[in-house]
Amino acid sequence: MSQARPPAKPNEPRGVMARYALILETVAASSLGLSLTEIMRGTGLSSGTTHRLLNALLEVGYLTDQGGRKIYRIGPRLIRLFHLANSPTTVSLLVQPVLQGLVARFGETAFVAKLSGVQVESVASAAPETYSQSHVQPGRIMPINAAASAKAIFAFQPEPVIARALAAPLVKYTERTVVDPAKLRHHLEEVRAQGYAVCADELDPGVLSYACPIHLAGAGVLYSIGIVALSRRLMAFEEAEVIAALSNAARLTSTRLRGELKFSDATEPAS
Amino acid sequence: MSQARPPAKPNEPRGVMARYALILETVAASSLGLSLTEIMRGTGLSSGTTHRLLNALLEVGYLTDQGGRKIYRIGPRLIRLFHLANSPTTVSLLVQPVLQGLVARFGETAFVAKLSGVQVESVASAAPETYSQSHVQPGRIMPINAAASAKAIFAFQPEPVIARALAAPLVKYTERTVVDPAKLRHHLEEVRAQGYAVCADELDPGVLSYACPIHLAGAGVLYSIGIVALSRRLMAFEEAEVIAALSNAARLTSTRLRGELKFSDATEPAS
DNA sequence: AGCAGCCATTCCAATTTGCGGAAAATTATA
DNA sequence: TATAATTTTCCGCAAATTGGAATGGCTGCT
Repeated sequence: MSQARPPAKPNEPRGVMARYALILETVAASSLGLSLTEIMRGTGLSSGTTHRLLNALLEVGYLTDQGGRKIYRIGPRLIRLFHLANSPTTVSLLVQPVLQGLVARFGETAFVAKLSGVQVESVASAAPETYSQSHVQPGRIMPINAAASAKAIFAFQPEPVIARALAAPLVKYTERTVVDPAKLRHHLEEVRAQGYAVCADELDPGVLSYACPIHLAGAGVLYSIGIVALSRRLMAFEEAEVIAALSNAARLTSTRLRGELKFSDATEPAS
Repeated sequence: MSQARPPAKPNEPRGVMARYALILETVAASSLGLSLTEIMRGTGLSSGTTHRLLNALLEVGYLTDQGGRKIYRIGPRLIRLFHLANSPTTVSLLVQPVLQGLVARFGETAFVAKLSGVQVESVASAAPETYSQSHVQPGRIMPINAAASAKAIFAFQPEPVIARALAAPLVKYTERTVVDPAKLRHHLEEVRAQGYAVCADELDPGVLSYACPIHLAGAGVLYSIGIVALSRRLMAFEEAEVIAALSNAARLTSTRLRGELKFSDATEPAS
């Protein structure tokens, strides 16, 4: 009386992944989330199978349980994937206004950097018109050990990511560049504690930069927003003032980016 | 000499889905695509397993083969998923300028609609200042049988999607509303052939609307862009002129949205 | 309260699929 | 052409998958 596998229709897309994909699409299509039964009907899978697959997706983080209700939505891990696969273009369009606000206020170059694999690269920047070219062209790789923008991001990455980033040898750009992995790790912890990063003369002598992480609800930190300038110019402002502005800009940007995906705020299933 | 499953480490993320997720993230993190070996190293999976999983992802469409080369990238199906899960907010921000261009030119309400499950809903709109409120507030559901925007989208959907959309009975909003499923299907084919949709007096009497589909490379049609207005006002313009403008706006929007994801243009492995 | 109906979860055993090392085939490199 | 690197196939066995049925839980109706 038990049930073996179905006759395996020759034409249908077979494989487990096909079923997962089916479920994901069904869930993504609904704005308000779906119950198990709805998913089961929408996909044509049996209740047992649906239940198991759903739980697998939940465990992996591709779906969210929405607190304990039996309503499933797209989960944080998928959102992270989306952002990872996201090209600079969108972000660039979305953050331009924010960057320009910073430029208007401080008269220096402002930019957004993004985690891309084990590197951080600049994805959008705005410079005051008085400068012919900014220090930070989009696409530039920001080293983990010498750029505030990179530090602000890596400080909030899970251990394995940091480990892989530190696998490559650290370049000593200036006298003040930190090249000792242990020291750098310690420094990153400070950054995480403070909530922002500072780099003075670590990448280029005489250049000062600040950066704040952009926290994406559900997806952790994948971006940072920062300001670079010659030290003597930027020092005209209080550090606290700059940080406050950046922090505010980060929050604003987060909102704009967050809008990209509909999902519920839930990093962990509240224990 | 054969190989059974590994001892099943208790703590590690288990399940097949976890491996798929691992691979997807690894691939997404790279901008230029990864080879099997690179993925195998990045994930720590065996070559055989990697090969099999990779092919499964390829078959499902979550990864792309990039035309025969052994370089894997994020595939069209995932991109479609991203767009499906995408909330109106981003799109809204991205398309505002385009919509405002249309409004400036025609002096009427312009809007973007999006496929959401089996419905089409307006996600962004711009109206001339002279109107206190537009006809098409974001969030409004556009019926498949009476809105140009919906027709422009459904005309390019695969059969099953259309079938599900037609499962619900069609409402007769006005005398001219089409409620016969067969007729509607035929009409949709015309729309597909023409490349745009028109609705005159089908939703509200005296109201005329045009819409063009927005083709997303690799993800088909998920959005449309359109114009609505009182017939007598909109008729001041040649149909061809309006369509040309909309078609252009659609192409522009496509570029802006396409920028959202880095991937290679490949709907089908060219036969 | 009693009951019906819907929904989520657990159970089951037959069966498929997944596993990874090694070897073969293919492709790139010297 | 020789050689190295990479991709693909092979294999037997263990584990995961499957769908119906059975169980448990909850809600709403009488």
